[in-house]
Amino acid sequence: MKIATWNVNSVNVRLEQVLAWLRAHAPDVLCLQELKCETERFPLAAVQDLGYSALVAGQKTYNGVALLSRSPGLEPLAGIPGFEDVQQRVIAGTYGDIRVISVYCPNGESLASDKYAYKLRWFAALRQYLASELRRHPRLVVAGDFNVAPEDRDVYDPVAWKGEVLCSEPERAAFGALLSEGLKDGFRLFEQAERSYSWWHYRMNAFKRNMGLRIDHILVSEALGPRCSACAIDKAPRAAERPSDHAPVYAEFSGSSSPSS
DNA sequence: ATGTCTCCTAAGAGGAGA
Repeated sequence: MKIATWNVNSVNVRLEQVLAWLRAHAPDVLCLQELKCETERFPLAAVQDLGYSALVAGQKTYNGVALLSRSPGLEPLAGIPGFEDVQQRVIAGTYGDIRVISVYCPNGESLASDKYAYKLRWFAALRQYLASELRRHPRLVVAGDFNVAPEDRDVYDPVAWKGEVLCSEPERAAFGALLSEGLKDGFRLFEQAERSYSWWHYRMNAFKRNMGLRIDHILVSEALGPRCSACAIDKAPRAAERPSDHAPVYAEFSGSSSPSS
């Protein structure tokens, strides 16, 4: 089973790229973030034409998350239970014996911003949710744009970014608290090239100069860890015309019957 | 280095968010 995540920065602007990626990589589940469209405006027919189902939690202009899958997701649930939020940032579904949650964590803007305080509150709520989900679904994958670079090696210039939003200690602690509930950073289960990133700023030719951050992650529960056989970032779509600022990340899992078989 | 991209309102640029 292949599970992937991609912040597409508008699903309608990026539709052809998403469809091409589905054709080329045939993931069993693709978690999407930053749809930037209402649920009714999600390009459902186009993904259905490729044989995909979709669970969508859309929102006008901002945010919005989805799960595309070769077999329909079971037990769909949008949002974080008990955390009232008009921002559509979370959607979950079950695929075979794996529970998958697509997350678009708040950016935070800057340490002085109200959005930063919201980000930390949001992470605390997500931690509580994941703790309870892990009890109900020991085989859990949480994939998405976490807007946190967990370590200095995930940052092209850790000195310049020290203490800045996406890299600050409270954010890293909040990300670490998710892992402490029983999740692993899938990317770090494997040997990886140095200077591996998932997001590059649109400005300054950042992608060409590999001035990036690794902020998109696939978290794998401890029960599922032994079945994770690969995790990688696909930089190719970031080099396309009119790219998203994020690259897809994907992980492979063995030992489970594919839900479509 | 205020750089780049997307989407909104609202009718032409400008602001918000990332």
